[in-house]
Amino acid sequence: MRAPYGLNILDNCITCPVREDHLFCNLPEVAVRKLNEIKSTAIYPKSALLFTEGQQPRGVFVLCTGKVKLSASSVGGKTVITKISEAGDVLGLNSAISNRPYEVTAEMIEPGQANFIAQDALLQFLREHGEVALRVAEQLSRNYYTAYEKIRTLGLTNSPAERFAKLLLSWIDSENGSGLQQVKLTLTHEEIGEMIGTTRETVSRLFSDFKKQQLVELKGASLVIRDKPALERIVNSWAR
Amino acid sequence: MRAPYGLNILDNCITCPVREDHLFCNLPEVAVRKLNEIKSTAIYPKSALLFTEGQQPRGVFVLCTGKVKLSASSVGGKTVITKISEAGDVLGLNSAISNRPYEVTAEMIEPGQANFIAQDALLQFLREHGEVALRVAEQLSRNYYTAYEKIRTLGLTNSPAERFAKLLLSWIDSENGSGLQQVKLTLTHEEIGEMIGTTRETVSRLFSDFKKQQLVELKGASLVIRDKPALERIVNSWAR
DNA sequence: TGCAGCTTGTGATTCCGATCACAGCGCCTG
DNA sequence: CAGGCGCTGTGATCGGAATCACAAGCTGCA
Repeated sequence: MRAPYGLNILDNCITCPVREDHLFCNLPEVAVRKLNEIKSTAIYPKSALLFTEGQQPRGVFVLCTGKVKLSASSVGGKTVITKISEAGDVLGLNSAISNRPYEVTAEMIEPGQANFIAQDALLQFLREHGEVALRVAEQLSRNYYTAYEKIRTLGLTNSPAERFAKLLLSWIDSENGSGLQQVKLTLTHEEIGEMIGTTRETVSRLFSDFKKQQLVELKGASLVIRDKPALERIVNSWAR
Repeated sequence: MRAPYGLNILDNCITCPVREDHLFCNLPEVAVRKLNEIKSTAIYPKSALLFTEGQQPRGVFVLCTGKVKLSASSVGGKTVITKISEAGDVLGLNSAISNRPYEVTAEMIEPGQANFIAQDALLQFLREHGEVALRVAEQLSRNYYTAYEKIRTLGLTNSPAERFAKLLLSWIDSENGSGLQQVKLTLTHEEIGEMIGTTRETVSRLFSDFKKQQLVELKGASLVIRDKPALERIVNSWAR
């Protein structure tokens, strides 16, 4: 199924890491060849902006390595981080498809490589390959789900503590299925605040509280979850 | 372009109101015929549930008339209304496409009619008609945008007053382009609270405040916007 | 080495909005 | 017409989080 005729996997898959379920993987060979024609690759340094909120869409970025922070801000200077994207994610797809301005700013927080596909080439490609359009629909629908998750987080919780616990839990189960309950801390307290809709100071205090209550522990640059059930209880907003 | 060969418009368009940009309008004739085969129509009374949060997806509903409230709730009994859908909207599309549980509950708040298309029939249809899949992608991408708008509302505002003002403004420009700045009030204060993430009492007080400040006025069952600029200033969170 | 600029910890204060409580009001139904 | 139920207005209270302020730690660069 993968790498027929001894081709390099990259030839059969536009994104670098191998993910079977990925948008542009395991397509018919004609499609892959066309994709490789219209894509272009570049490396981006830390804090480079792939695109910014409000810009007219130019195309999509398929992230190969590195991490990207997606955020939106208000005139008042307030900012929400809506997602931290990792390798394999397709950025700007919604805007490119519907030809509306990018709804977020995409900033590299870890340097990395990405494939760019210009909007017109992408749309042309999709018109020619209806079966890929269905894949795109599925991808968009996944995006939609994560957006909804964010809405739940912001709309259904009554305290920063609850949202913070929720974030920690989401970290450990996205990180490694290996059961090891720890994550590397890459975000600042400020950024964590922007993810859960609270201030830097509150995040700082929450860390202290949680450590004091033995819910978490700091080991070097890693955060170890000590009491997952307790965190889950906080999320379900018993314990308040 | 519409109603070729003297066909009724309904024959060329699966949804009842005529909206040129609509998902299932102006498709090739074969596609329309197929759609009309696989759809089924029903009338729903007030407070009927089309589907509920967490259910496995059964299919999509194309709303013809009436209004539908989309909401999500937490175990703690808290509820967010994510959208009030009107004629022309396609409900449950994301779940049907990605085969994940419905992320919201859809409840009729004004009785009306809807076309139902079962999930397997829909997916089969989309596989056969790639060009329609692209339309679906566009629709999903629009859904995504409205979800993002909700995220901004919940994440980037610092007060219920700001969110309330934002809601009022969104009402008058979605309602009528006729420049007439009034809307019929159909939601209870409780529901408005669930839309902007605050309590019933706060909504009630906000109404009083806004009336007192001459920003709005109540005329029978209609709310008249008296001072749109002032509302806009509140939204931009000067004036706080 | 040392300074400058982020980042983090923590106290003090303020204030907004949730919560509780209750009264009036419109509407429908028996 | 009475009674009940859902909606609305408004006061009183309380608590939690934003805000302000400052000290101390860390990192990288000159």
